[in-house]
Amino acid sequence: MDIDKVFKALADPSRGYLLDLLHRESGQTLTALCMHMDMTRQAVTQHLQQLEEANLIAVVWQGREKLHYLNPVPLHEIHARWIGKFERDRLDVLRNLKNKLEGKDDDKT
Amino acid sequence: MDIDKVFKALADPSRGYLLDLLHRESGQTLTALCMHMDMTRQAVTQHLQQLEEANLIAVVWQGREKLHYLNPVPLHEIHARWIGKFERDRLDVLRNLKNKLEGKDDDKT
DNA sequence: TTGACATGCAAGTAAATGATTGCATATAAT
DNA sequence: ATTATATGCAATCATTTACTTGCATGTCAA
Repeated sequence: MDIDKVFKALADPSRGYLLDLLHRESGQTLTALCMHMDMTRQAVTQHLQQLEEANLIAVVWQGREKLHYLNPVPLHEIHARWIGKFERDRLDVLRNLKNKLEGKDDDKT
Repeated sequence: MDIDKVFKALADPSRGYLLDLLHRESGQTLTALCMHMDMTRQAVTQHLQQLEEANLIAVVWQGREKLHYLNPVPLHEIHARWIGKFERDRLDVLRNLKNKLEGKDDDKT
């Protein structure tokens, strides 16, 4: 999975809002989502395509309607690859910073 | 905290790499970081500024040297605001999708 | 089968972004 | 003091990005 694509997809407020909309109600059609967005349908389509490419949403066609579903898996990946990794060292980093600021050595206190 | 700023900061691979560098070794100077980056010092500076504005790194001046430290707190925020939120519904969403795909009602099986 | 509805495709535009170059400033070393 | 080092500031440029507009296609309903 391309984690950068996921971050890029999440970087735009409109796309974040689309995810929020889908979180509130799963399986919404394109036009349903458009009603909450202050832009043209095509703009929304393009945002949704990016979200889809980042694997953040899944699309199901039902006749002429396009239903959108949230996929929480990539966010789980972010947690695994970034947040967990950095948080594990959280206290260490902060202590390290504190010591440096105080001009001390790392003395594990 | 502006969560969009954090995502935007994380969206660029160069900035992600800078965070990785700081994760490996905390407190590196600007020029130390530059040595690993295939771009001018000024470009790196600008990336670091964005990371700083997103509160993902903290900067400490030591004489003429600028030391950079990782701040894991915003990533923690992401976890709290996004990942936890979506993951909580993970199984529900997937079941919902599965049922829709099979043309069933939600029957809680 | 005709009209309305749901969506796609593609070209064009304005603004944001990543990166560069050139010059300025402050700290350290000799 | 003078020189080298570490960094900042600002203008510029190319690319990407978010959006728009216009037209095309496919599906449902009367």
